[in-house]
Amino acid sequence: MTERKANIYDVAQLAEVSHQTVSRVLNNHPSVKPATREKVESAIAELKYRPNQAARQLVTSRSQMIGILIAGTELYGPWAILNAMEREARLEGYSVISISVSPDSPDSWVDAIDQLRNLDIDGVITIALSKQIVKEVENSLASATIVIVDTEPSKKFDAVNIENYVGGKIATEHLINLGHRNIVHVMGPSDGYEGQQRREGYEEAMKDAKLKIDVLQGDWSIGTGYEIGREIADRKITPTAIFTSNDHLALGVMKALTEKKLRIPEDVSIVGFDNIPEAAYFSPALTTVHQDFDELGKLAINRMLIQLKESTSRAALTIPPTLIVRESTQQLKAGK
Amino acid sequence: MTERKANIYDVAQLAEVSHQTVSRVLNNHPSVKPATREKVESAIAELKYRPNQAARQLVTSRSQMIGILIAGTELYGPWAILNAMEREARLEGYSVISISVSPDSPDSWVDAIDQLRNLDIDGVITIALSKQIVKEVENSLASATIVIVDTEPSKKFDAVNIENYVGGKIATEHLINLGHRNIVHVMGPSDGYEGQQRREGYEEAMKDAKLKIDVLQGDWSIGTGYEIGREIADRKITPTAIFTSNDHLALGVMKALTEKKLRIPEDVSIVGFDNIPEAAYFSPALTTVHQDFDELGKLAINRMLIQLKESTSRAALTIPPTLIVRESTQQLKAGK
DNA sequence: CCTCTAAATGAGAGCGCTCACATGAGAGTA
DNA sequence: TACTCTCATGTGAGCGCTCTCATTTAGAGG
Repeated sequence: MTERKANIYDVAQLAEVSHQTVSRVLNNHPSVKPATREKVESAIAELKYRPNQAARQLVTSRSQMIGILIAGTELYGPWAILNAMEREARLEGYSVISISVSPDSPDSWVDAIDQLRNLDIDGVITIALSKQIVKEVENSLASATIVIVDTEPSKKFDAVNIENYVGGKIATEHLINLGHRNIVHVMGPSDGYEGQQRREGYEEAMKDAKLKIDVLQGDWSIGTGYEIGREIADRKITPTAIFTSNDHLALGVMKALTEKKLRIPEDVSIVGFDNIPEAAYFSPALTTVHQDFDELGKLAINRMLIQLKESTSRAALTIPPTLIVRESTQQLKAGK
Repeated sequence: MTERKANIYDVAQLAEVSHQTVSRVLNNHPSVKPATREKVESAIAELKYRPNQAARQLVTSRSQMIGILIAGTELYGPWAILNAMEREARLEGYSVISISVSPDSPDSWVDAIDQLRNLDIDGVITIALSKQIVKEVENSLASATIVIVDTEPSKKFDAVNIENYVGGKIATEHLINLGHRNIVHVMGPSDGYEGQQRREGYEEAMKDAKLKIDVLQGDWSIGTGYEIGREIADRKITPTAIFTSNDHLALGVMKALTEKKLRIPEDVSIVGFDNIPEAAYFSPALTTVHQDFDELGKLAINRMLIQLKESTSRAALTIPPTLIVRESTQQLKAGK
């Protein structure tokens, strides 16, 4: 018994109404009598009818799909955000297509964007993409609503961000309050908004305390953290504290320092950023700036849905980060 | 100038052929003269024509989409596999919809499966799902091709797996070869195939060496590893080596042992499983069993595509894991 | 009780594509 | 020359839905 799937006419017939009325029920059109609606709904249930997305999309050219472009497939943050988004979008009846792009391969962007265009995506959310890629998205997907996450806010799109600047500042201030004076900052990739903001927070805090700014250029990888850690350890005068732009860098730095017989936190205090699940279990447990990725993802999706329903004016939304103090930072001992 | 998007008739007109011929070119039908094909192709290029997915889907009821159901959104492994899959699928012109489900919330499965059904998904790949959920998928998405990854192979579907059993065995043998006799295994979730297989590998190796099996039940989380680590440290006779079913457990165990003043690897050697990016930078760097998630993802996608093209008989594919020796394991010292 | 308006419903077209089938042009055979 | 057969192309229908517009029904006002 290979029964044909029920369509809107089957439902209409069973409910003794026209196909159009069924369509109205499906789309929650107001002018349908409650009694009629009920009849239709029970027919739908009886036939196990489900609307055909493709047909609907064909006529409305809306796909009920949101595309998400992510940079940095190795990172915890984007993954966490993506998960939150996917969950939230599903609750609202949207599907999510996520595509990871390599920041350094323009081909991969073009491919990704191409795919989204083919799918008649309603909206695109970008996570931690460079301005350049966002630009490309804007040009190629003119008809889609765009929300950018973890990227420099723009006049054109909704932007959702963690207050990276604040995070950098509270992390640095925490170290200053512990008595540290010689504080190095290991920065994220120079072309990324997040890293820049965190650095600015660091610099502001250092300036306020009249301390010397000391920034080393990194990226988001553990390996780079390790390399930089070795350099730091080899200095004539080693800093007493380090603030790294993410937890991975911190892990790499810690490993390098430990190998060079520097103790954490006795000799050097360290603060990370992200609060990845592992951070609490590093040895020592890492003091870090917590980002609520879940909230960030939800916020971005909700913003997107609002824009899709009614095009309101753009907004820049932010979520405050919080400092989580663990074992890797301590009061500077006298004589250092 | 809000130009209407070009459709197949526009292309046909410009190329001076019928719409059907255009369709043939689009679908690589053999019986089209090269000259005609060229004409059509240049018309396509000139009009920047792109086929409308929805229309195509409406008539063929194939969506060119693969759904991926993932358990364990916090884990590195599934994320890495997903990324590999997404990339590979895109190369082949397929889109990927990934949905994470919580193993313990049946509602979330049903929701997820529902969504996939609405989208007329061509195929579903499950990653690390329990047999129960796979069953549900099978029932609800009867028309879709299914490939299961990291789940017990079934007679009905293609299965792609790391050789978890082998991994468990080589990890344990490594410890035995280092002279250890008192080796504990911290297992993954009891209802998961991967954890079971790894445990069996451990047990086999222990039996071969006539050693006493000592398994503790865990899950995949760092916190659980930590708890179990504390228990182990509190034993009257602490084991000299521990094999954990993933790197996260290892991290938790290491943290707990370190807090209890047990040194790694001097007092206790530890082997993990997965080789997450952080593992090499733990203190000490973690000896672990490497899984090639990338390869796994590619393999699953390729297998899926083969099935979609020509339904061949089912196959169970596996990828061998490799042991990566780092600092967390060492030769057992005399007198222990 | 009749008109007038608003609410509720129905009818038909068409979104862009592929499918099944019809047709036409050559090539080969008798 | 007439016939079949293959290859290349064209024609029309229809996938399942929403859109626009037409029609019916009900309720309000005089």
